[in-house]
Amino acid sequence: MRSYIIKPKSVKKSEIIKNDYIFSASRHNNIQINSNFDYLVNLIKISKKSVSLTNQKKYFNYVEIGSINTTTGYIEPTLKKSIDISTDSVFQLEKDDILISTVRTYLGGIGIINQKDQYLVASKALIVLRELKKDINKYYLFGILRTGFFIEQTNLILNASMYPRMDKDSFDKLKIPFPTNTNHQNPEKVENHISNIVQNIIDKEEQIKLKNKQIDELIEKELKEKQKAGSFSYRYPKISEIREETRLDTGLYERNFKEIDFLIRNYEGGIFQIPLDKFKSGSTPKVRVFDPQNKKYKWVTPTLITDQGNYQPSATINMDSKNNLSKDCILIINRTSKGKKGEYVGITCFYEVNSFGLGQHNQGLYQIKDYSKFEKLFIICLLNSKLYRKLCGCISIGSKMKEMKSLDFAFLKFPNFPDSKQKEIVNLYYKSLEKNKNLNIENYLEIEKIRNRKLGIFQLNLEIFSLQEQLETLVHKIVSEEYIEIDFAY
DNA sequence: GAGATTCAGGGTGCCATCCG
DNA sequence: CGGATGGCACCCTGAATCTC
Repeated sequence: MRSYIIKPKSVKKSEIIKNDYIFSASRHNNIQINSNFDYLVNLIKISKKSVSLTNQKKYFNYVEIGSINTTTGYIEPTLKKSIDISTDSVFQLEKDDILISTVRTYLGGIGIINQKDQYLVASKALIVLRELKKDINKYYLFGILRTGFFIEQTNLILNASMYPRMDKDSFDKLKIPFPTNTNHQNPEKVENHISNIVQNIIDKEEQIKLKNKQIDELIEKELKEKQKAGSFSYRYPKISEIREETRLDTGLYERNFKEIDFLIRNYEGGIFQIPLDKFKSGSTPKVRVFDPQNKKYKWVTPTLITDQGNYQPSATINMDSKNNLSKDCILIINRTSKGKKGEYVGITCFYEVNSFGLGQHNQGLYQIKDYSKFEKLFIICLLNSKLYRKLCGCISIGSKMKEMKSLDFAFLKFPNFPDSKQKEIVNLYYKSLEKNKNLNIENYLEIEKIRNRKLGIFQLNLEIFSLQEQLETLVHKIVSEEYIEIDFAY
């Protein structure tokens, strides 16, 4: 990773005195930056408008550090009762507010509000940036804030205690670079370009959310509309049933589980299952080098797969034994304590060798490679759907660390949807399209948004990745004053 | 040798208290 | 009362070890 920190070889006594007698090394480091920059405080106002929650008995859309997706900056608030929010005072939020986490900012907790919700509020651990003080593009600013360059800077003003937090007095030291004539004969165009890329990323993220929702709805509708005769009725389990399941834990006997299970069993088109021998466990190779110079394989573990089932290709590995990802396959998370209820066990991703290259996955994942690409994609859509998240949550075993073993997965029943319905669902998840041609600054966003609507979730996710890389490169060129060719391809 | 189980310790986010 | 500060509790995961 690139670094912009300049570490001095020596520090003068006067400088330590000037710095409130702080010896912390990070306070005496500096950041490399170009000639044209401004301080963040000069660019945008911090909004401190608060809402008191005392005696407010209603629901709020609450944003805390964890609500920010650290890879994309997308914010998803949680609906909470006022009584379940731990503090009495929260920040009031509006659309297009930029939020920066004051705590462990190096994790990338920087996001932008993209929705108009009523009663949208934020925890006090976030800084709310709203009104611009200068005539700059807000999305350009947000783009800079999202990059490694800015995040590295925040490290210089973090209080390195047990709980690293941004010092509010030094908040005015953060620098924001702007393009100059060295970068481009028309620096404004670079700003616009970055703003466009940032908005494109946000739009793609929005589309992923939307398509996931559509898939959920399609699955539920198809199941509910095509039921065989008979209706669901719930009763407590009999001893014979418990003997048959050989399990005492209640998940399998819950109303919620039984209801979904019935819906699938009673589906007109019947069901299919994945035979036990199709599941293959992964491993951590004995001899390994992580993130080596000459990268050979992608490294895949449950943490590198998002909650929506998208692989984030970042870690690499070299090893002397044979790798286990050389063909397209389904990767299923079999063990995680996330969510506490096991609802994240069974999150599935598509590993496409063409997109990611050769790889190796660890024991936290099972792979299935024997089906056709289309069948694989359909299974992935089902497993990542809302209904199957609930099912897996009920089936998973364990008090703290929830898990489903291959046997549990082999017992899962999948509805046999007609081909046309399967196609409709798979099309939302996986649909590639030619990249847009003839893009220019004016039409970029408009044309991209049209294409984003048609693209599959898998492709949207991949493109978000390459756009982010592009953003990093652009900011790097601004900071190091290199010439920038405005190129719309990614 | 594959899969199941256990282990250690860093990472993370919330909460209580202090202070003006 | 609102904001600042310090600290705790437990979440979470990769991989070593165990078992069949």
